[in-house]
Amino acid sequence: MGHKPNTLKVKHRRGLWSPDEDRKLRDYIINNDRASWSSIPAKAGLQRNGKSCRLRWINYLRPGLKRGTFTLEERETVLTLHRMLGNKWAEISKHLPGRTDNEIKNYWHSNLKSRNSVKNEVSQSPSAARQISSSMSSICLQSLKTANNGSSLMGTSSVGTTACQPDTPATKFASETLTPKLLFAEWFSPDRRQQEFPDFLGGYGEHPNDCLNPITSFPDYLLEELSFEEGSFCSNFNAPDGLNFPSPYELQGLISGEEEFDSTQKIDYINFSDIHECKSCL
DNA sequence: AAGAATTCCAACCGCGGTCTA
DNA sequence: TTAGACCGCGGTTGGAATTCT
Repeated sequence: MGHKPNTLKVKHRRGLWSPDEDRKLRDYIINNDRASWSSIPAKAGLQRNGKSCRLRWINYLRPGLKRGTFTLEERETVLTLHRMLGNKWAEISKHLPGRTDNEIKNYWHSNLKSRNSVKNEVSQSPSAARQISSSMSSICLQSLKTANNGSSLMGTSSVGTTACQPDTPATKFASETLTPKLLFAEWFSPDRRQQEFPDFLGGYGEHPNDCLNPITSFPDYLLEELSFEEGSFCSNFNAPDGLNFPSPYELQGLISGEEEFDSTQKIDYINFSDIHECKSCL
């Protein structure tokens, strides 16, 4: 991070962004190597400060952002993760492809905050809590079970047979009400993405956290493969040659913290339609 | 129809952490 | 070691849009 003193005293524009400003910022970022945010406004011909540009890009202009109302699944994910993490909006947004921390925060304040207190009362009931927990965890369990049967979820890599047995790390993990979206997001974590797609940031990958959203900086062929229609995170997905994902066995190790992911190991690809089908069983 | 109240969300603000000279 | 520049995050605000009376 070069720290050149910012000697230019510019009267910065504030308020809503015009389409022309959006175009200038987008064009500049897409067509140029990543510079510091404070230098971008001048180079892009904008009378904004760098902070404002950064916010506009992250929350509005970035490719891969999902607009529109939150799906039921997203809503549940927000509720679950907020229960686990509190107001860690950036953390929560990592598990919601296409959603920004700001969007999630706004959604929480306008839709969930007041209603959640009611829901909390419901979840105080052990049976209600069990029901919610089991319905969400069954998704994970079913996915892992499918994988263990040697069918399509994880392909044909060497798979242990313990994932669905009681008290295994995977079972424990699933029983803690994590949804498949969490698993999904872990595979596509910013760190791994940074390692595996260093060239897909459009000159924007100086820091892994520059693009917190796991999907945002994906190459086009991945964005095309991953369907982000309302109501669905999962679609048939065949990774191109050279991409590796953890096998269920590795996954168990990752979940339990016993193993580190070895991205060099060749494994087969994920068919997310199984997760999708599983969700429809709920 | 019109003013008031409410909702929603884009944008701003301030703080803390990181990095570099 | 320290000061200053920068970045990212969470909290807050302001105004446009919508709903209510």
